Amino acid sequence: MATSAGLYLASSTPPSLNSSSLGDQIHNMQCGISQQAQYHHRNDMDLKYQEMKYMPPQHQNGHRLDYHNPWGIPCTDAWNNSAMPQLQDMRDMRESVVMRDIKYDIKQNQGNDGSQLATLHHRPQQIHSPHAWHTQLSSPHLNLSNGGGGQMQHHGYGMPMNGMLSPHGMHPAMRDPEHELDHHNPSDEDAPSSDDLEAFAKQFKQRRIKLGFTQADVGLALGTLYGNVFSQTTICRFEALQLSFKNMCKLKPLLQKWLEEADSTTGSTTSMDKIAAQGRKRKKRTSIEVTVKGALEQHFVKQPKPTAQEILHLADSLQLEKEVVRVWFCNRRQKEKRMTPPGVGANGELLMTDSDQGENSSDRSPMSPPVSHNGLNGVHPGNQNGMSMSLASSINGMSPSGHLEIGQLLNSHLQQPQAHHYNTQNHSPTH
DNA sequence: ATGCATGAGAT
DNA sequence: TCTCATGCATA
Repeated sequence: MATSAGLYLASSTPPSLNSSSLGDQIHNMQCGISQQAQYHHRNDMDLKYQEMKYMPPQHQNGHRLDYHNPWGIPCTDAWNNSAMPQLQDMRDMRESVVMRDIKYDIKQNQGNDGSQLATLHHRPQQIHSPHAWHTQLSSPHLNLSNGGGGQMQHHGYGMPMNGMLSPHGMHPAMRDPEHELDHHNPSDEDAPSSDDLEAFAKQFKQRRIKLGFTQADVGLALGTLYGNVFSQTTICRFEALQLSFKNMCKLKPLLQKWLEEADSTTGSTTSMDKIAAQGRKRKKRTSIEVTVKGALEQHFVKQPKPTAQEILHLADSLQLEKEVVRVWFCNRRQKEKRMTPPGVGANGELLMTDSDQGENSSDRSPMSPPVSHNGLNGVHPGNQNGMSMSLASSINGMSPSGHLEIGQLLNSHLQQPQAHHYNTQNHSPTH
């Protein structure tokens, strides 16, 4: 049936990129070859797979400095233009230092983005910029000018920045996210309001586009700047405000910083290649047929949280793997939390308004979250943009578990056909 | 842009 | 076993 299973080696490798498998790359890198253009293509994912798994933050902290330059520092003039002093260092680093952590990087990327980092190390001439933008090699991504800002409140998994950011001694790695917050402007990272987030997301997107960067580029850039790589998906969701409030808050400072960098470096846009990152033994995506999906939806309405047995049964009757069904429900719940309009049932039917319409909340959290600072979760303070209001009102009583999604809520009437709304999850940055 | 999947951390 | 953050793969 529809799907599944197995690994597929699908390969969406761009034509221009392929020359070595990831496995090879790894090897190369470990050997110290960092400057070669190495594009991966998903072949030996197994290789990668094995050793690249996600590593706990602690591990990463040991040696951050040897981060190699993912983008392969193209030492071109462009660098001079936009780059900062550190670049030189970076370059050196990449040549001499390094490799050690490359492994790490790869892993990292693997986990997140996949192999991008192993990507193009200089490609002087063939800059395939899929987009229309210019094709220079310099990029804001590399500018680390404000490494000191310190808003990385979370580099959760990522390695703390690499030497790149602050070649001269600092220890980003040691900073404690929480502590870092104390000295900088609260406005940014502490507790942005939904409106702030919304406005920022919008602005961010605009600027990003203007500057000629893709979502993927930004994601990669964040890795360069902060050590945390994010995927196109995440950036996309951020822009669309499809992340939880908490998550939005977490990403905002990073994106903001990137934006500053990018803005200040305008002129030289870069198209770093964004190679599709693939690489891990991942179960092929199951595509559930519409009819089946419909059935699942129905069940979801009745029972959003089916028991193992129910899942089993369902899986059986629908001829799906149990795991698939389980995951489907998990995702469905997650989705609902952030996108379901207050008065709408899982299937879209209208329910009552603000209470917990029996449907989805049937079995879970009846209460709403603690709500904290910004007025997001309850009523929207102001519809500064005109969009948040209506939804806001409906949001009230809802938030089953407290996780709402800003964006949907806000945008719904503007752009999205689907009226989502933001469930303020836990506003508290720290949960 | 979004569906299905993974994995860490919380329950 | 769930939630949550996140991403590969795909529409």
